[in-house]
Amino acid sequence: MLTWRPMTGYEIKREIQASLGNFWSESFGQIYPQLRSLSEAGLIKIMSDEQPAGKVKNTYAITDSGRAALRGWISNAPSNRPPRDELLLKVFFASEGELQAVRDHCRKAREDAVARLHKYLAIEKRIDSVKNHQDKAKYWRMTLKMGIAEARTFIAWCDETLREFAEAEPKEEIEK
Amino acid sequence: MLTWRPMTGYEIKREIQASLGNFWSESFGQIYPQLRSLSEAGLIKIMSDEQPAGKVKNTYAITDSGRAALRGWISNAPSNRPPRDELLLKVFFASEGELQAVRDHCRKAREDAVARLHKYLAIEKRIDSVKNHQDKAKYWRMTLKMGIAEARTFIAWCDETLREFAEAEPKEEIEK
DNA sequence: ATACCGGTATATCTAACTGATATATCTTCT
DNA sequence: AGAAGATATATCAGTTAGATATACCGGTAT
Repeated sequence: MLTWRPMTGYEIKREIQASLGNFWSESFGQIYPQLRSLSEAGLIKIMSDEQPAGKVKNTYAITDSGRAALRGWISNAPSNRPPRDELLLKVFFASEGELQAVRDHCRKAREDAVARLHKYLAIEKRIDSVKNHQDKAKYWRMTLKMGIAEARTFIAWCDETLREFAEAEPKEEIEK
Repeated sequence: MLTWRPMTGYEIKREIQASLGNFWSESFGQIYPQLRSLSEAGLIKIMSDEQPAGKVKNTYAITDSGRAALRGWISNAPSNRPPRDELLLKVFFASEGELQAVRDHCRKAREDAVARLHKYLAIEKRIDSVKNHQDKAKYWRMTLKMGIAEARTFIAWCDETLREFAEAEPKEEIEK
């Protein structure tokens, strides 16, 4: 994040949420210790320029050495961590519990995905209208496209799954 | 897993990998301590039936109390953990590093997804041929469908992204 | 004037979790 | 008999999420 501009830990968290929230997140419990250790390793440095006396506010900037380390990190093969999808786990074991509850989980998850999709589409429209032909924007757009595709796929899966639940429980028909 | 049949910790890991590997995983570092604590809570119990003397092998079975706890857990809203996709993070910051390296990451990820997809399709065919009309099988199939849809969406995204990388680096054309 | 609230900012702890490592036994093949 | 690989349990170090604590600042409601 510090390749964009110098920031405080608090700002870093906010910026991550705003631009990478789609596929990444960091907690303060990660950020502040990391800023300290990156600082000690010389990959970033504290900008003490406008540090008002007694005010607790550290603005960090990336160093040349940090930029080099970032290049190296980008070239390293990404590791994908073990999958853990609690919704799918509950669907898988649905017949051991209340079918209605699992169906409700799916409905809720679908609503969340629809909200996510609308948010991403709004961002996409905004990016495209800016006609930003920087190479950076190109890759940002690609990650956004992944979010959009993921949300659409998930919504379609929810619809299919909800139909299966409806079949299993024809009581629903009567209520209609 | 113990709703299926009594198992050892080792078997539980193997079964999780085989049937939920698509969307879940557990490490031994989780399983063994959990078996102990579930056992202490009375949700599962050790079957000491065929325990050969001096042999270190604990087969666990679910109890009625455990089945009730499982029902409760299934009804609780699933929590989705914070996203963390290292590939997308490297694509996002691609212009800060070696474009070729990031492109290679995408190619590798695409290959993995294709392999995953083939595996899922083979399992799907096997499930469908069995014509298993148990309610259980219905929900198992749904989680598999999610895996298939996810893999296809991801492969399509990789293709699109790789085209973007090709545009950024027209050197590739010459090699053709 | 002041009390309150939300945003900014840093720090830390607990519990969960992964990946690795260690150890031992049993089975199968050569 | 020996080697290799599968079965089985245990534990540790390092990472991480989520919660909590503290404090300051600016605006606003009373």
